Amino acid sequence: MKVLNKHTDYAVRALIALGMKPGSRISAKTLSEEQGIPYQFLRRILQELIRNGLVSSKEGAGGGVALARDPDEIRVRDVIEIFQGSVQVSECMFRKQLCSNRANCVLRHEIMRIERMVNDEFAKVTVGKLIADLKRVEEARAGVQVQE
Amino acid sequence: MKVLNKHTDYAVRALIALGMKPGSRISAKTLSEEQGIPYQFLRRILQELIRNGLVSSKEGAGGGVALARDPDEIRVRDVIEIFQGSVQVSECMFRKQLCSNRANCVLRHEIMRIERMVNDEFAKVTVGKLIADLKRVEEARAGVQVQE
DNA sequence: ACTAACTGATACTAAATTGGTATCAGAAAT
DNA sequence: ATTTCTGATACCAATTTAGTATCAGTTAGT
Ligand code: FES
Ligand code: FES
Repeated sequence: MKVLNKHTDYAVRALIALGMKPGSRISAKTLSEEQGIPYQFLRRILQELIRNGLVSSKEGAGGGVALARDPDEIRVRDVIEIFQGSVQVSECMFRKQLCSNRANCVLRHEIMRIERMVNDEFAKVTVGKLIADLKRVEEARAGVQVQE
Repeated sequence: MKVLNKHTDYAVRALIALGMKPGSRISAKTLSEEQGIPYQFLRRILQELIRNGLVSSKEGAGGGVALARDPDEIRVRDVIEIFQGSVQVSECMFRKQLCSNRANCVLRHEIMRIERMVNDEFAKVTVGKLIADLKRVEEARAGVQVQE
């Protein structure tokens, strides 16, 4: 059972890649080659990110895409929301047997609690944070290589 | 994006229903009617629960199913595991660009953290707990009705 | 012994979702 | 003009999900 699908996965990777080259526009083609993401698929993902204001674009030759916001203001949760809809643990089904009314459905209660937790966690993870982590790891690795 | 599918959902509801009538065997047919779960679908779900030792069964006339364990020892997480496999936030894809080696992949790191959290939360919720909550709510409601 | 009420096992299906491709139109740079 | 890009959208195959159907075997009651 995978929580994140390819859309979300690729979107996050693309956002990280964009965030690591701040200021510069990158074409979808270049991005797709660098990240090994199928071109047409990435195109559609980027267009969705653009529509939702996470990424800005410029048409025509020399055009491309760039982050439209501070990486710290882009939450993985936002990306999930765009491509998979908000995280729901289970749909409500208003079962007469188990819950006479929705307000006091036990299942729903438990489920909503976990739902909130998951959402909060994904909201804590921003593209900025991932980039920072990534850079830290890369520097550490570079350090090790020098010592070898 | 739903985290729990119908298999898990129905399974949990069935387990709750069984747990509320301790000792007695119930036929899949009765259960399906009481809970409004499609009969053949419920049958398959029950068989899976039986195979995994959460439910015991008796064949033939007068047969049926019953919980095979203490409701407090049946975790929603176990049910998820049976029908949806263990909760994974994202599959690992060992992308050369983002993670030179798997041990220090940032994405993976964050994702595993959330994965663990979700799994732990679902492990905390047992059928016994849900039944207790349900009974509490029902008693409260009965009390209100008396006062009316 | 017969029958009705059950479970075990498993094959099948329709519809939705997922992951990916292809195409065409239009914008900007050279 | 031509090349390089995005915008929009239609299409597609494979998988998953949710549900159905069937047949064989077991047990209880008569
Ligand atoms: S399942 Fe929706 S109110 Fe209980
Ligand atoms: S995605 Fe698997 S190691 Fe990074």
